[in-house]
Amino acid sequence: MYQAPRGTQDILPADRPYWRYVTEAMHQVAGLFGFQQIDTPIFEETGLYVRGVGEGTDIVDKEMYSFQDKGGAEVTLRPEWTAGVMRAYIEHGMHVWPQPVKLYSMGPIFRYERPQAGRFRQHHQFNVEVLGEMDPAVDLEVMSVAWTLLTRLGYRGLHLQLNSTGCPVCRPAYRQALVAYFAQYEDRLNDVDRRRLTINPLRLLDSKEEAAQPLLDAAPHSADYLCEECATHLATLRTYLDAAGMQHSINFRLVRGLDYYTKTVFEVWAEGIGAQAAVCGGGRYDRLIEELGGPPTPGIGFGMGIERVIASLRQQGVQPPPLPAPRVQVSPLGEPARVAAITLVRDLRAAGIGALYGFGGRSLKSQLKGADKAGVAYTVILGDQELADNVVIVREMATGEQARLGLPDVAPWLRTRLG
RNA sequence: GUGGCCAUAGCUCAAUAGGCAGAGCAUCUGGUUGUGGCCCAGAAGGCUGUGGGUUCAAGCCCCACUGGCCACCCCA
Repeated sequence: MYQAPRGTQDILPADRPYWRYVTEAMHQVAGLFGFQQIDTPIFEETGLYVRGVGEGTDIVDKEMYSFQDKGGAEVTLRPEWTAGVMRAYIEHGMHVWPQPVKLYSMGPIFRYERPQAGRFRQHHQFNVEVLGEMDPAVDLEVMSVAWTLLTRLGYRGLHLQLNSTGCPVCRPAYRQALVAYFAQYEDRLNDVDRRRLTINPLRLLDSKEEAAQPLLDAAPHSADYLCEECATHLATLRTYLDAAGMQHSINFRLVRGLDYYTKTVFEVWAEGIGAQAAVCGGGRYDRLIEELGGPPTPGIGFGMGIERVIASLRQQGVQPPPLPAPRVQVSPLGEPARVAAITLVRDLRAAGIGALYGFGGRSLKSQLKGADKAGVAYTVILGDQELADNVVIVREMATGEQARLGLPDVAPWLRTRLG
């Protein structure tokens, strides 16, 4: 038997209210802030991601769905949004648009990972980017989109985690300080952390190894190593966050796995998705566009995992509004009536009234049972007897009250009843 | 990539100690001609994830594979 590939899932009709609720809100909030939607291809030239995300990152080294197409081109299924959006910014000369350019996207992301709670091989992200502006108010703007959205969705107990990982000017010194600090305790680190020490020392701060915990509190904080520019940027941003009423905490252990981040990094944490607390993560990437061959252009953005948002909303007991469904069923009895009902259903739908047709020539009892399950407000009974008189019986399901109506009067009558 | 737990009907789960595979829900039909929900009856639904092995006999024991859940790694 075929099964959905590992780490993928079908989004069934029963899940759809949540998806609609969440994605609608994303469009609305993005619009509220003046963001415009952009969609980029679901696959790109592999080199774009290798260059954009960075060699040495887990995503590039072991998580990409890369393959050769029939023409021999090396392509990769989108493992994150940013690189593709940057490519589009450069390709379409968006640096001549009024700056900053504010873009958002929504769609599937592919990573070859071992699935677990809140982690899949195909998941969906809401992605937001602002290009072409260094102003810390832009950092605030981006975080504010996430904050406004999550709040509007009905979240309680959100945590905004903030840090600055510096820039090419100040990061090397910090990195060195970290290495020096942990090197003196090398014998107390286990294998995983010792490997991190050489490969990516910043990630040591995020270690969950027990042996490392006592060492972390006293480890050097990036904030103490920031250059003037980065320090000012962070301080100003915090002022703005306070002004916006966005509670946040500096988490000096917040480091992110993608190479391109400079200065601001942040995550929003929520509960209910197992060990994966981050529902949203992002930061500033002031070198990326240049790295990809465009003009020097600062940028900042975040990705938000839609599956994680939905999982935690469920866990918090947030109920999405029901999806619109047909309010009327037409139940014909007998073949001539079945023919007439075809026309009636067509007319109802043309009048904007969602209508179901009673299939299969079933008994009235069976059709009413079906209408009940479908949750319609009215059932229009059209038997051969009614047809002879050119009338129908309209049954209000909630009360069981029935009315006889002339066939041409059905649509207007239902229209006023259904609003 | 590493580790732990797990896999029986569409769903949630039973099946002493290896000994004929079950229930609830859902589906379909019926309970006097054409009237739903509640109730009652019946039907359908299974190569017990796949492939090997042990045994007179395997849903149950052993191995491999596939998949799920959870954690690490990493990320959203």
